[in-house]
Amino acid sequence: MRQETIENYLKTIYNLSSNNSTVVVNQQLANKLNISPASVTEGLRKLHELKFVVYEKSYGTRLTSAGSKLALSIVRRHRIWETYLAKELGFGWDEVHEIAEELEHIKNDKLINKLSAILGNPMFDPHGDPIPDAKGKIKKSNFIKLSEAKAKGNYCLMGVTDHSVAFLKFLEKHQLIIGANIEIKGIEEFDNTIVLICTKKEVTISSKAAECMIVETV
Amino acid sequence: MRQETIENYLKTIYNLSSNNSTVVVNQQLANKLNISPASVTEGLRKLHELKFVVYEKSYGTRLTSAGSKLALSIVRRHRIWETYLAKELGFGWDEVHEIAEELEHIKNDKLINKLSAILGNPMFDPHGDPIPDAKGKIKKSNFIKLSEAKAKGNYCLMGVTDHSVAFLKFLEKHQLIIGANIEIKGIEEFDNTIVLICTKKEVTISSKAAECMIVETV
DNA sequence: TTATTAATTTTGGTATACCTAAAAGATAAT
DNA sequence: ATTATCTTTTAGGTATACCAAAATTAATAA
Repeated sequence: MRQETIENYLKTIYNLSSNNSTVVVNQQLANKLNISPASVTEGLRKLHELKFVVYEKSYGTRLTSAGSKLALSIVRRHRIWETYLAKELGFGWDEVHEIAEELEHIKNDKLINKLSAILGNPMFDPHGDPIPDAKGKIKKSNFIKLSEAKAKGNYCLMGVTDHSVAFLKFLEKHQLIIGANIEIKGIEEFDNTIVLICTKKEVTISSKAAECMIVETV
Repeated sequence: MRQETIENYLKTIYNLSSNNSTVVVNQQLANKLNISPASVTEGLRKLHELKFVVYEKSYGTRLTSAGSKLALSIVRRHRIWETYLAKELGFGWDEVHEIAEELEHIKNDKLINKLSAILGNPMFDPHGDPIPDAKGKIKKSNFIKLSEAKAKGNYCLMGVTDHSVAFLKFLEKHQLIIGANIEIKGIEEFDNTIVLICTKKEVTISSKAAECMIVETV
């Protein structure tokens, strides 16, 4: 199996199983990898033989420790490159993902560690996603997008993923600064609009805006 | 045909035809690409169909203008990355080639142009090879191989055409870095060995080594 | 010029990574 | 529990990028 193919499968399995439950089903993989379910079956059988996954027919798949290790190193490369492209090379956050999809397959640890060092060995990328260290260790965070918040309650604004003037002005207007305390009052089921209280005033946040706000549960 | 395959063929054809004559023969390609002559025949037939090369059976191959354009852009990417790795990321010039072999296939012009700008749009890479600009233009020079030098006198080392670790280490040992001043003391008629002075020390250069050193008369 | 050698091409074949359509298996709804 | 539905697997097939061995073509030497 080609290295790039292996890496794309493992990375995708990792991403799907960390967000959701532990086991990944074929259809999810087929969607994310943009290939047919039949091809997924075939690919998983091979990855099972290579001992990167435990694939149980008609049930689901999870990573072995070898698979997990490789997946983590791809995730590290991807997030380090995204951060480097954005912070050091001046790319916008909307541009970095696509380029990092290619760069993540360059296999040279010294290179990634060098980039990481230049960035100050960050543990999170500005999406709030954790960057595994050189040994694959991840700092657990409870950062989420505001749009992913399911419960009412208190949160703290930790970052934004959109740096447009329009968006920043909107935040400023409502005193939504980094570190601000946010209390979710309600989430509109119909369009996921969020009503919250910030510095005693009520603010309505569209789902689009909520997508761009990183918060921490407090 | 996969993009990476196309790029590797065209880059190799470009490198072989610029060093030597205009037409490239299959065996040279088979060697450089580490594939069998039979595969080269097949590959060239496809590249001909794609109009990247003019391939004349049992005679030889040359790039079309489309092929040349693509080749030049790969060469640009390769040399920009080499320069960036060496100058900005602190890699040794014996390390950069291998990494650039992978990085050269990342297709994002904005990225390459950004790196180039950071480097001050250099016209030569750390090996002394010219870097095509964004439009594919190369700075022409009056560089010659050291082995072609006929007279005693002063020269400046501008590049090398062999990127093996062994050769680069040899150069380093004698402080033969790009830009170094070289004074030819004598050329042995029998075997074309060259004796020269570099940073006040006498160094003997075999004709094989001299073949790989690009110098400029000063 | 003819024989010898070397390079190239053809032929027939492999492995990878996909596919579609049909069959089998699991899940949910009544 | 049984159908209807949705998911997964199997079966059979394609295109790419390689290969070795045989056949052909070109170059060289006698």
